[in-house]
Amino acid sequence: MMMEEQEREQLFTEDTEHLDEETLFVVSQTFKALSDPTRIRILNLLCTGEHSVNDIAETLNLSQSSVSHQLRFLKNLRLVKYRRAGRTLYYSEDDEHVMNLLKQAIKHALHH
Amino acid sequence: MMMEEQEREQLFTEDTEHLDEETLFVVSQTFKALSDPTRIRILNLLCTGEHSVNDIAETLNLSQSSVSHQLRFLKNLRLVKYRRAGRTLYYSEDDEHVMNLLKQAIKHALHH
DNA sequence: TATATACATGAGCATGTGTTCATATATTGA
DNA sequence: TCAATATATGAACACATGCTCATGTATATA
Repeated sequence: MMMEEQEREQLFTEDTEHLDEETLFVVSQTFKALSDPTRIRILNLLCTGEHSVNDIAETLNLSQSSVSHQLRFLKNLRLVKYRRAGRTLYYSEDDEHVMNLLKQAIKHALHH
Repeated sequence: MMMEEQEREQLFTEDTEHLDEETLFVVSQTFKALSDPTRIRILNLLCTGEHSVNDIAETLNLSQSSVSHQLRFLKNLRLVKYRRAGRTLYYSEDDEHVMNLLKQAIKHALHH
């Protein structure tokens, strides 16, 4: 019996016309992470290297709590990681691909 | 008098440490458009060419109203455009750059 | 002109999101 | 152990978001 058109597409190509539930979820979550100005500013700052929570808060003029909440969000999506040094947690990027998406969008927006 | 480090960065490089208000807004809006499963499915469908509103609704199993609302959203951001043929409006992509961001994310998500 | 078709629009509702405030936890040093 | 510092966490609130339902508008055709 012949395979249906759609089934063939899903199995053998990348230009999937139909997106499965999980892919849809992952993609939407990824973009959701990048859709908030505060998170964009945090990630953009982390482009320049690792920073502590207080450092991020002061540099971006945000509350410590707000930064901590957002970092937890980004950490759950594995977009950032941290290392501990005494009482201080130094956060840094942890997903090159997503950071590239952000950089592209910023570059494009800056060029008006 | 010498320029400050940050000032030099803003003027002469693209790796801006400080994002201005407008850039931040544009970038966040762009990603917000791509952060909803329904809009992702619509844009992904439009990758394959132009489609009427009813066609989109039937293909993706969505209500006509829901599709129309989302298309208005995407149209306001100039991510889609349409042409009229009688009573039918054929929608299609209108921002190659943003579509590329979407394709990249989908490709990456599919590769697990 | 009257009816049908294709799409747009606004109100209302349930749910999601980002912040602040208060407080908890963890680590360091006296 | 006690106080200080750095960060995490939960509740509560205001606001945003996406859907449905009802209805409006535009175009084509009888």
